[in-house]
Amino acid sequence: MKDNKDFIIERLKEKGYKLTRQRLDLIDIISGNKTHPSARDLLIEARKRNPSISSSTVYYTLSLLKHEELIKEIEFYDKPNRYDSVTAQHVNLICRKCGRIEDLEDAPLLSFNEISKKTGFEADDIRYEYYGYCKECKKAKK
Amino acid sequence: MKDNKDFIIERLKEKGYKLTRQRLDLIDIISGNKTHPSARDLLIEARKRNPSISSSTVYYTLSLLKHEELIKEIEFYDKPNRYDSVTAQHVNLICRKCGRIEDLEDAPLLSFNEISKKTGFEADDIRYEYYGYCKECKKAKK
DNA sequence: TTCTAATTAAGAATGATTCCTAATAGGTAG
DNA sequence: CTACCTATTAGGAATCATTCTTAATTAGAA
Repeated sequence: MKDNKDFIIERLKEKGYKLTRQRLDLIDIISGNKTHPSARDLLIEARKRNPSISSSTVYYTLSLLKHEELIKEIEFYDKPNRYDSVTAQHVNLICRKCGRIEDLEDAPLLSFNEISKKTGFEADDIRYEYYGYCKECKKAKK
Repeated sequence: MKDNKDFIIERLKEKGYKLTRQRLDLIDIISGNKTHPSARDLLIEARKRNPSISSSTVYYTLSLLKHEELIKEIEFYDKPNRYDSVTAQHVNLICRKCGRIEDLEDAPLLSFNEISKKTGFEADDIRYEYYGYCKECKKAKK
């Protein structure tokens, strides 16, 4: 996603953030990656380009991009978080075996408005996931 | 939920698990609690009845109940997990301010079958949550 | 009542993430 | 072009819910 990458860089520049080598590397990696990488994945990849980058920098940068809503964070308690440069709402299909996370774009969702009317709860974010086994792992499954 | 409590106890007995004081206390607490308590909440409550119960026992018991699908675990990476003796699929409304978790029973969900037909992904569990502010916290919000 | 495997208590270990501090380097102003 | 200021980075320590380990205890069968 070259567009995505440029969009992120543009937005950071607008907001007055410094475009450091570390940030540019990380943005390039994350926007060219469809696998929803973890912080550790990103660190390993970034070190191939710049061995001196630290783990703190990766986390700091991710929290910045997240705060600016330029990436989406998928949180797990029992495994590392994963990051996605696609920020539109969608359903994630998460494979228990290989850990792969697929996107499913066209799922029917209750809108924030519907939730509010029904319950009075004012929602601003969704988490909608299915857990199971992906096509490939399904065969291998006992 | 007296029914719920009895159901859990019955099921454990059937499976040959020992009905220890610690387990009975925890089952009583969790099935009488609508607030989706954390392991820590349960430990604190259980210690009011039996000060010598240990944190390991709480975790061990929760993992047993979860394994037997008698409770549901809601996982967060940045805050303690929460537990629910209502195991039917439903949407959770999670308040960012007070941390309260409300249930929403009647939401339209993509069935496991539909997912499978669409994508080949074989799902067996759902996580569907809305994040925002509950009725009470909405007023207080900035 | 005895026996034994399951359960418990206590505390150490884990590991992703956050926090802390001093060193470094964008990028603006002069 | 240069110097400076502040944001950013590197490195490592701290955090903390959860898991693991081990030895002692106990529910429930015989």
